[in-house]
Amino acid sequence: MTNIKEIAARAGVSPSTVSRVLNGNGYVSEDKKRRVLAASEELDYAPNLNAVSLKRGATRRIGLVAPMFDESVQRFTGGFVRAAQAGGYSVTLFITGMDRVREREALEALRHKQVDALALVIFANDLSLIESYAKYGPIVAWQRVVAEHIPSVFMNQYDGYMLGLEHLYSRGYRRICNVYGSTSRLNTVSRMDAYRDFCAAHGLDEHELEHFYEISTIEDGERIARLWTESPRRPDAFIAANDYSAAGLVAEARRLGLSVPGDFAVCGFDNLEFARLLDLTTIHYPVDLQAGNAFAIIRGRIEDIELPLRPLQFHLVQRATT
Amino acid sequence: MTNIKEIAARAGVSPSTVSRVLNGNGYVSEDKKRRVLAASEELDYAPNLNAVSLKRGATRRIGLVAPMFDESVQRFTGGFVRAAQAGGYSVTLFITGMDRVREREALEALRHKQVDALALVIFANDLSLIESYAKYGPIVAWQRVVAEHIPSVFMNQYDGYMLGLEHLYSRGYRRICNVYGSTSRLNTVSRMDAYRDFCAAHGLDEHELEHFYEISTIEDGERIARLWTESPRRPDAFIAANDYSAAGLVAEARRLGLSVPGDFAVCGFDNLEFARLLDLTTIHYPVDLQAGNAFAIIRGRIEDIELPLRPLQFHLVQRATT
DNA sequence: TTAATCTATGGCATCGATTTCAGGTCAAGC
DNA sequence: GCTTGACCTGAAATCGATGCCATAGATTAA
Repeated sequence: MTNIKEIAARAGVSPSTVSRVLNGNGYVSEDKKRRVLAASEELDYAPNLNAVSLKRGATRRIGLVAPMFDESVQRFTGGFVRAAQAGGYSVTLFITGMDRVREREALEALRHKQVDALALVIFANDLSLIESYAKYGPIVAWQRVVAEHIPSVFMNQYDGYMLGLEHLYSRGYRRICNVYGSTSRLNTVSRMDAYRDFCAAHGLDEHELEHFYEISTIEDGERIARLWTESPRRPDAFIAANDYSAAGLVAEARRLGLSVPGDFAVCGFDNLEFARLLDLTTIHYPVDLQAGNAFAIIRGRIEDIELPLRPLQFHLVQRATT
Repeated sequence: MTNIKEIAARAGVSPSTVSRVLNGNGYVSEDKKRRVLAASEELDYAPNLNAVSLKRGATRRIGLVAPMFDESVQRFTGGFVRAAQAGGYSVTLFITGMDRVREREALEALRHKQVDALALVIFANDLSLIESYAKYGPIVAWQRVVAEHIPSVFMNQYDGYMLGLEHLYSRGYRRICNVYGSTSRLNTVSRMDAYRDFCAAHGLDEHELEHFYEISTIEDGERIARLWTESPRRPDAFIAANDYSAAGLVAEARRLGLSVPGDFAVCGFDNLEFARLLDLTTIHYPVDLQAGNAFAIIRGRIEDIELPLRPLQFHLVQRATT
C-alpha cells in the first residue's frame, strides 16, 4: 500500500512536508503543496488510520454496548450512530447478551484504546466495576444510574408514567394495574413513585390491586391477559413498562375474545413500531434525540468542550386501547 | 499509560522478551516468564491495539454497512455481531440511510484499514464501485448480487415464495395478488419467476389480477387494503414481500371491519416479531444463521481457511391470516 | 573433538503517520 | 547595518508493539 514516504519521494519533498500538506498545518509553499497533492492523487493514497490513531492516541471511534438488539436498542443505536457519523466518529458495537464476561470485554476495549469512549445501553456488571473503567475514557449510560463519573441520559420516567396514569384516569379508569419491569432498575422505582403519588392525588388505594413485577416480554403480557379472566379482583386497565408486554396483553386478550378497551384498557410504553399495528395507546419519547445527547456528552468530554443537549419530552400517543 | 517498555524495565528484560511472553512464542526461560507476567500484572498493562493493528496490518474488526435499521437488518446485525465476537472480531457499524456518499465512507474505511473487511446489507452505489474496493479486503453482501469478487449469502427466494404460494393454493385460494418489493432487486425477480411457474403449474392466469410493485412499508400495506374495497376484481389472497406491508394490510383490514382470512387471506414474509402479535401467516428463514454464514465467508477469506457454511431453509409459519 | 542443534536473550528495524526542533531565506523595521 | 519575525523545509524522535537477526551458552550427534 502506498504511504506518505512514497508520496514524498514522488513529489520530491520530505515526509514531514507531505504530512503538513495533507493535514493543512504549518507553512508549505504553493508549489510543493501542488506537487504533493498531485502525487497523492496519482498514487491513490489513503492514510493508514491505525498509524494515525497510534500517533494521536485517539481513534475517533466509540463503543456501543448493549445486551441485545431489540427495537429500543436498535433505535438508540441508530440515533447514536447517525450522530456519531455526523460528528466524524464511528461506532463499534458490542453485544453482551447480559453476560458479564462479554460486557467486560467491551470495557477492556476501552482500556486497550480500541475505542475512545463507551456508551452503555444497559449493563450487567456492578456499577463499581464500570466506574473503575472511567479513567480510561468517557463512559455514558442510557439506563439511569447514580455515579459520579458515569453520566446518563435517562429521562425522568416519573413524568412519562404519570402521563399514562393521568390519561387512564381521565378516560374513567380507576382500577389500574401496574405491569412493572425489573425492580432493580431505577426507572422502575420512579414509576412506582409516580403510581404512589397518583393514588394519593386521586384518593385511590394503591394496594387494592395486585401488581406485576419483572415483566418484560410479549409472553409475559400474554400470561397476564390469561390470568385476568380468572382473577377475583379484575383491574379495568393495565399500564405496562414496555410495549412488548402491553402488546402481548392486547393480542392475547383479542384472541380470548375479550374487548380492549371494553373489558380492560391497556397503555404501553416506548411506542415501538408494532404499537401502531395493534392500535396500542402508548407513551412515546424521542430515543434518537436521547442517543444524540449521549453522543454529545461523550464528544464534549473527549474534545473538552461544552455541547448543548436537546431537551426531551414524553408524549402520549392515544390509540384504540384506552 | 503503561507500555511494553516499562514492563521490560521493571522485569529487567528487553521489550522483545516481554512481547515473547505475552504472545507465547519463541523461547523464554521460566524465570523471566514469571517476572514479566508479574510486572505486567503490577503495572496493570493492556496492549495498545492501535500499535498491534499497525504492526500486524490487520485490525480484527469488520465493518457492517446497512442503510438503516428495520427489524430484518437488526436481526442480521445481531447475528453477525455475535458470530464475529465469538470469532474474536469486533464490528463497526456504518449507517448509510441509502446515501451513496455515506456508503462510500464505509468503503473508504476499508481502504484506510480501519476495518479488515465489510459486510454489506443492502447497498446504494453501483456494483462496479463496490467491486473496485474488493482489492482492499473481503466484501460480502446480504442482498443477492452477481459479481465475481463479492460473494453473497442470499437464499433462493424462489423456494420461499413458492412455499407461500403453494400454501395459499392448498388452502383454496386461487386469486392471489402479489405485493412485490423493489423490482430492481434480484430477490424480487426470483419471486416473480416463482409466481409465473406457480401459475403455469396450476393452470392459473398470471395476468388476471393486477399486482403491486415497489411495496415495502406498513403504510403501503394499509393503502392496498383500502384499495381492495373498491377494486372491481378482488383478489382472495395477498402474498407480500415482507411482513411490514403484510401487517399494514391485515391491520387496516381489521380496522375497516373486514375479515382476514374471510374476505382475503394474507401471507407475509420474514416472520418479524409483530407477525406473531397479529397472528400473521408468514415465511420464516434463519437470518441469524445467514449472518453467521456471512461472517464465516469473511473470516475464511481473511484467514485463508475453508469454513463450513450452515445450510439454510425456509419454513412456513401458519397462523390465523390464511 | 568438532559440528550441528536447541535454548535463550537483546538489539534494532519496522509498521505509517505526526510533530518538534533546528536551520535557513527573506523582507520589514529601527 | 542589525534585529525581528514570518515563511519554508527536512531530519529525527515518537507513538507501542512485533519479529528478524545476531550472538552465545548448553546439548547432542558424528
